[in-house]
Amino acid sequence: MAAIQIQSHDMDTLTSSFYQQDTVTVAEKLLGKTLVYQGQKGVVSGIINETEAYTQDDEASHSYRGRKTKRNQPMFLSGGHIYMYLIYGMYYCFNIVTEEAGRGCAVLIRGIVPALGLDIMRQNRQKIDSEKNLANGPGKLVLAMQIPPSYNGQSILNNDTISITDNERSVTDIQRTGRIGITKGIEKKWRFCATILSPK
DNA sequence: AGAAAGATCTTCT
DNA sequence: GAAGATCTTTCTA
Repeated sequence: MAAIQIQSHDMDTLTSSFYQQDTVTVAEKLLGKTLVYQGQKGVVSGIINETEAYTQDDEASHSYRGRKTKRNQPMFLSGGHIYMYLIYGMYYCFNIVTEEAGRGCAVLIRGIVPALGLDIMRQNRQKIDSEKNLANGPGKLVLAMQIPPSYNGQSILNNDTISITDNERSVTDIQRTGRIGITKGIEKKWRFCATILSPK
């Protein structure tokens, strides 16, 4: 029998069944989970504290008009794939596809509380001094963690360099509001924010 | 074909 | 609080 291989995502990494739940449920449950990336400069991680859900029958979603543009292809992969897209010509947003293949659903990660690799993240965002503003926005967290857009379309389930883990960090004060920066689908309360509590 | 808007962030005033 | 940077998609003529 071969030796057991130890990987960074063996214990508490979220698996396919987590992402194949209802998209809004996944968006809420991602609060308090940890996004970990093994970058060129070292490991960076953060606790997710803000998310938004997008589904195909949702006017605000990139998948709304079906699988026909080059950009939205990854949204139609199975739950657990990564969807990254360029917004306003300057920033990338990081999403996790949810539900089964072909559904066109995803959760946008809108904010993290930096955990590991603070020095690296500050280096990646030289103009920013306060820790609070390091990764409290969808474009900001991609810049801070320096996640390259080549992850678009890849799976996060059994990936050597990027994963989402459940470290059982407790969250409090969960808020459910309308989504940010959209003009359609504003009646849907699909944005979730939470306060992350310190480890026990 | 051209224009406008968009799941944003920074730098001004 | 408002504007600018700058790429993809969608809407309009």
